[in-house]
Amino acid sequence: MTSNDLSFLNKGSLIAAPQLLGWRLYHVVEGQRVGGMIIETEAYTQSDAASHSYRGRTPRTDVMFGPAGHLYVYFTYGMHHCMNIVTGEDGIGDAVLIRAILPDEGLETMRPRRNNPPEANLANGPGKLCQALGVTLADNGKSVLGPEFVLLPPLVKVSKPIASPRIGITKAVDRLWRFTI
DNA sequence: TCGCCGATGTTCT
DNA sequence: GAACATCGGCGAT
Repeated sequence: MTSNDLSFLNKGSLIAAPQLLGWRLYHVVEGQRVGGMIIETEAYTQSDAASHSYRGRTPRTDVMFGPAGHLYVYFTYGMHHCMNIVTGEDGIGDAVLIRAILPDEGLETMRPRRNNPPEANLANGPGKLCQALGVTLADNGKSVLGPEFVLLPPLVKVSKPIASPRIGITKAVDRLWRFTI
């Protein structure tokens, strides 16, 4: 496949989660791109007890059961948003949680949203990432193929992903479905 | 540097 | 009523 081919998103979260590392995710507002390189992801599948899709299709998880390449955004702990990219064949309930990015465009937009933290803390967590990019429930279901969100291929060769246990879950904690570079 | 804890609202049992 | 794919502040090492 070519370097900017996103067809791997159709292959399911276990394939897509490590492969998304190095790709650049941007939220586009009024022509300005805000975002950066994906450096941490987690895979979730319908048969996975830690996944929101585990108990079947509900109003909240409806997008997860739709076609790949759309955003599944949810609100948690009463104050944070988290964003996923839906993966796999239409209807299977797979998604990849985007846990962290390395910002490279729109830094001046992100900083005040995050209350001017140290550079390293701008988007190094799923809640922080959504705050920095301005992602809310209003973005649930939108496509990463544009125009409001874009996913661009890596600019540099990406090192081999490191697999480790997922963060903040209590079910299926032994699965090494968290991927970092 | 580590670990505990409160904030805060939606979803599930 | 409890759990939750989290974060930042605080006090103890």
